[in-house]
Amino acid sequence: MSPPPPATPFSESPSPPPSAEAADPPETQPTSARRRPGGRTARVREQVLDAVSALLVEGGYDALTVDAVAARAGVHRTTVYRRWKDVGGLLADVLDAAGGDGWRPADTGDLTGDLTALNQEILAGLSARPPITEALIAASFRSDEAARALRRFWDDRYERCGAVVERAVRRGELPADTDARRLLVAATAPLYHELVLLRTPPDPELPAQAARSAALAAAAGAFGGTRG
Amino acid sequence: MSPPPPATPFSESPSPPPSAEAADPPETQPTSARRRPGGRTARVREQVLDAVSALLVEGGYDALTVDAVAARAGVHRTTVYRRWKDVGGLLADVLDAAGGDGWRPADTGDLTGDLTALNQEILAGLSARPPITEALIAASFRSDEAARALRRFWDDRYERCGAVVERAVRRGELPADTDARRLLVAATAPLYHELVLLRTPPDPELPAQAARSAALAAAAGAFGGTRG
DNA sequence: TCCTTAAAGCGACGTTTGTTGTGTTAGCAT
DNA sequence: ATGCTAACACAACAAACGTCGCTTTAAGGA
Repeated sequence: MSPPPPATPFSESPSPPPSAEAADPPETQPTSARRRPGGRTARVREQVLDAVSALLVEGGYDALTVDAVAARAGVHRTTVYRRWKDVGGLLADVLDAAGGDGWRPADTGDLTGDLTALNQEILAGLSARPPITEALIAASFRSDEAARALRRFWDDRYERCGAVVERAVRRGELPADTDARRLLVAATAPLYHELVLLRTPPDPELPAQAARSAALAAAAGAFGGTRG
Repeated sequence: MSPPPPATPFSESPSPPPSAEAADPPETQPTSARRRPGGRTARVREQVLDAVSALLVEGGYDALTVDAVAARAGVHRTTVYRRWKDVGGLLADVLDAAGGDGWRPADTGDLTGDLTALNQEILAGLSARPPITEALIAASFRSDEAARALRRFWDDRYERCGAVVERAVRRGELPADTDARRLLVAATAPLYHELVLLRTPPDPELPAQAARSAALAAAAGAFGGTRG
């Protein structure tokens, strides 16, 4: 959850497929358009994406202009404009590359502990300086491309966090019909709300507090699939 | 809560003091600087703020450029740049003007009902088209000025919502040491998270669901001031 | 090796954004 | 009324943004 402390921030993305195809919806004739993902194209992509990550880490979102990325990557401006359209497209590509990591939620033995650990990761990610996560969220308001990518990223994270709920159900901590997504949102949303929207200074007790109250409500059946 | 359905969207702001002073921190000498809030200055401010509201309603955040505002207000570009700095400054001024309304949370008779009503207002505000609330949030990522104004606005809303918690305590629904702010954040954050950050389509059951689970946890003492 | 053609390079262009210096208008006090 | 000057208008400017047509390079199949 949260474009989290991906220990390796964003860099090395071994994913070879360029985003060109993902960018264009079902558009090109599958036969006529013989793409060419080899050598130079891949190299340029790697250079550009590295430049994006570096600039983002160094100067935040403000430093992230198409011109700066192109200059840093040693690539011509028009190349970036053609392949990624704008800054949002660049971030979308970086995000998709970062989403394929092997992240898994911690297993502490009980639900509240798992949710607390999760929230602590989110807190760390949102408190990191420079604020990369904020930069990505900010970008999602400027570019539909980035917004979709961020949504995919988070959906993937929530999917993986479903394991936390499953374990709790198996242990008998939760009703079997618990809606995992709603529970996870209830547990994590306060952190995003306070830190991202309300801009409150980080409260070290908030992760555990939010985890406890969500777990408590869940145990009482507040996230039951039937009556909600 | 939420830059909500302020029945009168933003227009007529009877607040006379121009933002010039609020914009500049303690900077000018209190004696030498004799401000001049009369006639023309006030008229220009009104024209510009009206233009901001109109453009925001018509075309959303993308339509809100300094040039467009100046043109619509029949005022020169440099005037806007000098007094409001950028789009964020404009929105901050509009927000401050809108914050002074007489909004109060509904009183339905019980805690869950009050929170549900509150959440339904938030849902309505976030689902409104064009998305004015999103525009304000987006602006808060671009401009510190707008971010501070939005924070003030929300703080004011949470302050007023404290009445909901007080009533519940008086009725015996909640422990006396309940932390109002944490409870309110827990109840409302899921809506913002789903609609603003995750961009999930509006779920008409979410307001009641989030209200129920927060109220349940609160009744169990999960938001107690002492042990949290 | 050679040919085709994606994909990148290149430079020029028009637009938008934001700044600065200077002149003009009009509050407000006398 | 009259003078002072805050606040606005105007114009010229620089920098950034984004697009376009054309040329060059090199990937990948024959």
